[in-house]
Amino acid sequence: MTEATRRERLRAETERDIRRQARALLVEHGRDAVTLRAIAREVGITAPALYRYYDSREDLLRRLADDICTDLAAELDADLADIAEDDVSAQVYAVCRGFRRWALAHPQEFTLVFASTEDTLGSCAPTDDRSQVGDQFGRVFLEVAGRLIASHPLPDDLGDLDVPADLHADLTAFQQVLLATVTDRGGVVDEHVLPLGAVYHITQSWVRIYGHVALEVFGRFPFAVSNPEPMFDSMLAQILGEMGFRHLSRP
Amino acid sequence: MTEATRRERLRAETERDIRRQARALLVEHGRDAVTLRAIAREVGITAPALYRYYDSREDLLRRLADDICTDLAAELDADLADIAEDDVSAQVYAVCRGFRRWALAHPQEFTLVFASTEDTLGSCAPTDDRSQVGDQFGRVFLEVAGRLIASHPLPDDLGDLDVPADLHADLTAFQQVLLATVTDRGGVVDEHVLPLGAVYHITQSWVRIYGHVALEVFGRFPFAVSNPEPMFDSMLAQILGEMGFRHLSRP
DNA sequence: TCAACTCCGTAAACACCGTTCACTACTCGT
DNA sequence: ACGAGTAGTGAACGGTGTTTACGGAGTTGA
Repeated sequence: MTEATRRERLRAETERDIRRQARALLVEHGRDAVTLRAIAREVGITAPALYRYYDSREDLLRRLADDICTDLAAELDADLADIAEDDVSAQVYAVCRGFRRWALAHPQEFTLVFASTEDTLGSCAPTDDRSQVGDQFGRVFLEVAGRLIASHPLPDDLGDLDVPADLHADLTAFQQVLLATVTDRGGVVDEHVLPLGAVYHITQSWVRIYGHVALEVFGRFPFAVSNPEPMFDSMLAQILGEMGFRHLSRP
Repeated sequence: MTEATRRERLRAETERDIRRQARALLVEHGRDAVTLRAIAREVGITAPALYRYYDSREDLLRRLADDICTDLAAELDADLADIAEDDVSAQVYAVCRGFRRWALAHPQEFTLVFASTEDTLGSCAPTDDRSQVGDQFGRVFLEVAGRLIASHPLPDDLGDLDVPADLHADLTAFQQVLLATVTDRGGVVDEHVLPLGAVYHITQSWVRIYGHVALEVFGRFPFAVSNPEPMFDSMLAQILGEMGFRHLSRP
């Protein structure tokens, strides 16, 4: 049945165990508690044995971050599965709310993946190809953005947005990625339905969504927000409104 | 001349030394390198001696974060000193650009102060009074926001913003803080010049500014941004534009 | 089948960490 | 001048990441 040898199976199993225990330590006691010896203790081996699987503790944390991205993407995909294919605004709500919910429920993982400098923790994905999506999480957001574009005529004023000239090259590259995401899913679009102003607006939307979530996780709003959820939803409604979704389809 | 005793002077001097060396270690080698032994080595004492000044390493990091806030506030105040009292939009540019510049130049300090969960690092200020500004940095931003309000009639559509009802109480509290900031500086305003929609907009502006800066520091934009500065400036222009500053006074 | 080879895991060791404790000087108020 | 209080020390404890030499089990080919 299985092509793998006994040794390979055991190794894969141990590696899963290592990641799972490391995740548990991260979630429950924070990044500093993710200790090689603590992981080894939980798994039932000794600390130096971990070097058969990872180059260093930092390497382990990097791969852990990658795992987290993948799991988050799976969670968001599951949220999307319950939503009608054509209700794009509901999909945007689902993904953004899912991201916020996950971040608040797993602040340590959020910090590791979304609030670590690149030198203390390499990028989430090993790909050097900058035209590709960095990680699984980015893929989900990109897909929803792609559906958003393909399914809906953008308001005219988005195309007229004051896009800085210095950003044209970068935004064009991102525009191609977005268009590729759409066509990969069978959609057909040409460039004129996705003006640079719209690409810029999508980027700004990510700035706002990430900003809100991070501020909430880190408690850095300028005043005590006793109930941040309607604030987040209101922001989403405004973002969608600026993209032409005037009706309030907030599930 | 000095009222303090010899011992008090020496203690204060040592404490300054400790903070300075701790800051240097943080800036150059990151949070994990801020070890009690390394600090003590640089200062010229032994590690246990640090417990005469701080309860624990975490306590030291907390006070370090407070120092950082104060220094950042001083830096921003210095930036503001060069700007005409009545050119509020220039002041907004100065403070926001200063914040971004500082964050990019000191990513480790930014991470410690603005991207740490409250349980791994207590709040920047020990004040439990939630109606007060949390820290020195917040004070600077608040003052500029106050000048922005006092000096300029806000556009009417800001007052009509769709503010979630659940936020009314919190926003009203923040509104009072903002108004107090203005009156403390000699300005005279009454409530109707600062509708809740405007308070909400200021909060949203902080979300965007913080979001952009954090994404840049952590390299989490969805595509490689080869020149993020004009993107930031463009965002500031848009924020100011929404507040009624249509002319481009970008220094 | 049996030897050669690869690989996982171990124990010991090194240097470093935060923290506690007993102890020594020195400073200060009385 | 003397007792109290304080800054600092050195030793120690248990913990950390990492390297090294080594043993034993899995795999492979003749």
